Formats: sequence, structure tokens, C-alpha cells
Amino acid sequence: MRETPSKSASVRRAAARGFVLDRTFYARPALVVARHLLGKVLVRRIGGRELTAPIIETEAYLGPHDLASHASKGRTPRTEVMFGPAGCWYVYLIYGIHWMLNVVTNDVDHPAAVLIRGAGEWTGPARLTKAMSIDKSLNGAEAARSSGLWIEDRGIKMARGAIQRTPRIGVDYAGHWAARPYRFVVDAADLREV
DNA sequence: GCAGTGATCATA
DNA sequence: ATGATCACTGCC
Repeated sequence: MRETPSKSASVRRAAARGFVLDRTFYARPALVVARHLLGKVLVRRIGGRELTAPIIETEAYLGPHDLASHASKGRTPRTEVMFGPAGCWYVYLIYGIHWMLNVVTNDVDHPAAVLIRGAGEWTGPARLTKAMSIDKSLNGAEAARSSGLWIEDRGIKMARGAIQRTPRIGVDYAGHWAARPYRFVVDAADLREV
């Protein structure tokens, strides 16, 4: 994608101005966090380099009553992180191959999280984690610079109508919860720098 | 359409 | 210890 020199400069300044989302952002209902993560920028530090990608697809997992959520099975070693403070990563392996990246939401002892399904050019939660070298070593870590994986607000805006809601993917086992529109998607073309 | 892949959890 | 399940992907 070609840009004029002045546009490139403004993008760099906008990036430098980005601020890291903190616990107050995540300590809200999963549906609110899932919606507001669209357009925020996932940042992964690997060595001295930073990989960045605007989030374009999320899913909310509400709590123990949500039969699509791992938390509906109760407190286990795997789900422990979801019972902890908001703003920590919940990373787990699925089908023996794929790492899934979630961020914990709500309050302590309210196990809820948002699955990050797509960012930048990467569609699909497993392709995203593969591209960003995300695995179990991040499970339980804070979404902060200290962990090497965090999310920033870089001022990207989108039209309200650009956001689509659909049922969540791959949770047909969850009865009527499978049909609830807890998946949020925005077309990358609808993201706008400010 | 469906195989691959192995952690996780319930059951025993 | 064993077996079922799985918030997916890639290849048929």
C-alpha cells in the first residue's frame, strides 16, 4: 500500500501516541470489551521488533452460565486464569495443534474472557497466534508491555454501522447459547486512522 | 468432506 | 489408566 510521505509521518506519530489498554478497560462485561477491542491494535514484541495488527474479530465468553465458555465446566487448572483479574491473557491449546488467545474480562471470581479471532491480515484465531508466536508461555501473563504482548488504542475509528454481530464460531455444543450474537466483526477496510 | 494432534477432564 | 472431547486449519 503506497502512501505519501506526509501520511506516513502522521501514521508514525499516531503510533507513538498509542496508549496501552489497562485493567480498567478490561474490567468490564465481556460483551463490552469484545465490542471495544475492534480497531484496537494488538502489539507483539519479539526480540527488538514489534509486530502490530488492528483487531478485526472478537468473541465474548460471558461467565459460568454461558455454556459455550470453558468456565461453564467450573474451576479447573485450565480455567483458573479466567477466575483471576481482568487484563491477563488466557491462552490454551485446541485440537492438539492450535493456540487460542483470549483476554480475561470482568471481575475477580467472575470467569469471563474475549477470544481474539482476527487481527490485521490474519483471519482465524490459530493463524493469528502462529503469526505472532503466541503460546502457553503467555498464559496468565498481563496484557502489558512487560509480557511482550499488549493492546493499544491508536485512535482508529470506524463507523458504528461497520460492526457486524453474529453467533460465535464452533460452539454448536452450547445449546441456545450457540445462537447468541456474541461475535463481533469489522471489515479491515472500514478502519480509519484519526 | 474430514484427518490431524495432544492437552484436558471425567470416570474408574 | 482410559476414553471423549475440543472456542481450528488445511487438504481432499
